[in-house]
Amino acid sequence: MSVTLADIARATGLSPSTVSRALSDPDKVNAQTRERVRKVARDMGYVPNQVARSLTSGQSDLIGLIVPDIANPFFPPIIKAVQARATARGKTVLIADVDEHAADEIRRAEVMRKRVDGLIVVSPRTPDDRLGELAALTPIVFVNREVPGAASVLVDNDDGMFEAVEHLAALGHPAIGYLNGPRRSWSNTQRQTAVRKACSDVGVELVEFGPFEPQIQAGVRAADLVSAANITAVIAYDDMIALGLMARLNERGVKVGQDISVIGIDDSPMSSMAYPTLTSIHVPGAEAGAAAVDLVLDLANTSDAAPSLVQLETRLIVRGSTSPVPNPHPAA
Amino acid sequence: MSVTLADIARATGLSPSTVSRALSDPDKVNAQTRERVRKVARDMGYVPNQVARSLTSGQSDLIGLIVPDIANPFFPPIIKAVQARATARGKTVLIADVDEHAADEIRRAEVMRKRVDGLIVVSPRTPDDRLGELAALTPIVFVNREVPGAASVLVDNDDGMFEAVEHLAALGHPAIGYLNGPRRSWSNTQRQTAVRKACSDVGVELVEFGPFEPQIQAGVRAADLVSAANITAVIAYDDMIALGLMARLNERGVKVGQDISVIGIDDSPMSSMAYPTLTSIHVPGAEAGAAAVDLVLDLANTSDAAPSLVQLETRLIVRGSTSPVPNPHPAA
DNA sequence: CTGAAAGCGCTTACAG
DNA sequence: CTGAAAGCGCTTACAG
Repeated sequence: MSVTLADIARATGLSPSTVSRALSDPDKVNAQTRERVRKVARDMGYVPNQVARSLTSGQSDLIGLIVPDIANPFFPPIIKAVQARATARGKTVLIADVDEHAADEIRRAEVMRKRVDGLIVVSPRTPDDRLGELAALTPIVFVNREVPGAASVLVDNDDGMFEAVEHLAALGHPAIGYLNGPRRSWSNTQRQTAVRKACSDVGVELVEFGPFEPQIQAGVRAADLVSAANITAVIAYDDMIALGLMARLNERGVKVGQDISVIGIDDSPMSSMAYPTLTSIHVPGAEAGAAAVDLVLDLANTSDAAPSLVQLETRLIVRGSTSPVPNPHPAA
Repeated sequence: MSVTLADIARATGLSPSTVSRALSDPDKVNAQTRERVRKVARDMGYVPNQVARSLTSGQSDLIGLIVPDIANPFFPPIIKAVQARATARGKTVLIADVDEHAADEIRRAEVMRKRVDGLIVVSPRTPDDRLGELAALTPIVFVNREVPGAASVLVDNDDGMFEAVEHLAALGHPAIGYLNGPRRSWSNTQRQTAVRKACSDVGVELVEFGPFEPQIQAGVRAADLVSAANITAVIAYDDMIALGLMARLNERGVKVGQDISVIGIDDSPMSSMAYPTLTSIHVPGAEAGAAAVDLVLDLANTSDAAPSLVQLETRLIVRGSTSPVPNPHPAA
């Protein structure tokens, strides 16, 4: 149906080899021949068959990207950054959303692996004991999860978390609630460790809640627990939970940013759109995505490259949801 | 490097043909042979090379999905639905985010076309006069845009828009502002036509603003225009604009849901999380995505299928951002 | 600089 | 039911 190399060879009276070279390895061909071939190719509407090209070259020009949930606003910026960088480097991105299902991750990755040059897995849900299976699918880069011996782009929660705790302490809050993320989440372990350390360093009491799923509904549920506990400042595992928390508190007549201070994590686009605007720890998702593309392509190109590790920093973005502790203790 | 059909043939002492059939066309092979082959394949960790398979079969088991902007919360539910339906039908989804750039759409579609079995383009930004180029890339299905002679999944804005206008009129608003979407947007033309008709049918005055990009920032800008115009009720082209509008009004001390009523379109997940919660016209994105997959696969399987058209309905979801017109005219 | 040939890993008529 | 052969569309050493 569509125009092939052979068609162009026939039309120009050249061999398929020459046509191929004229199109994809221009230096190896006489300039005039090259231009003639290119003109005919254009006129005939030739589009190279990537599938055939992949079969011979062993390269697909595809990068696989696996994310837990596109609908979580933390991920779109990462996806966009990955796409932008990949496009700039001549690659196309194959995305899989695994809907937070750990079990799907390895399966999707294995299927993808066969048709992509490299894999990027963001915030993998795969349990520790099976992570090796994923890591074996090289070239692979993990974002937001440290995997021994594998390349990864990591986000250091410590700085941002310390700033958050310091901020709340400076506002006079005697105790801070932390809403844990999913039980077996690697990110939550990091954040939990960071908040514990920060609270003990700064000298404020820490009260933990959860685990909660990174979803608005979980935040709604958290709100009632927090209210009952008489806490004046809360740090949530992520913005989604923080947003749900705020929505429910608003609904119950508790004024966020006055009666209670709330801090999210991710600094997703929604945090500046909530009411009040949400103080949040900025996680450099876009940078992480771009870095991951570079890492995975390096891995794909140089077989001997040692898997490297990129560390990115977090920092607190103060907005309207945090304020000095209310003098009269809130009625809860 | 990895295990191929030939390796299994060697290991079992069978021919590649038989191994191939045992794996992908089981009925054509002796039951015992089949089981033996499958066991060996499993033991050797065989994963079929999809690229090679595509080259012979002409099928890629890939569906291409082109969306204007993943970060716009209207799209993730569509993407998830497309992925879910595609997976259920044995296909994988290749996603491209064109960042609202009309120019990229055709280019990306052409590149994708070569490696997918069919294309789904959501809310195409391509201008009318070049839409034919896109439509020629069959099998292709358009979501949210009517393309003569091409298959599409359309959303009927009329019902939802009528309900919105009726709702505002019933609340006593004498005039309604409409914030137009992008100038050359097909969806905006539909929505603009629908709101004009509804206002004239219901008998309320219509004041138009814009065009605005479907982005929060544009809504922020719109807020000041709306305030200056002394309007008590606004329908925005989409939720993003409505959300930006509300954020800015809140900031200026105008109470949304009291001083002014706001209605968005899309009923994206964020609309129930905003403060106040956003009354919005529900657009069935997930249904549209699933329907698009079915259409495109039908088209791919039966060459003679006439391009069909699926129509979906919209309806108003009332939340906290709309209320009776304030008695004392707001100071603006 | 150009061409003939082999091959990438699989599928699928065609024989037997 | 099984095998030998050809072919999908391209690339790439190997000759010339």
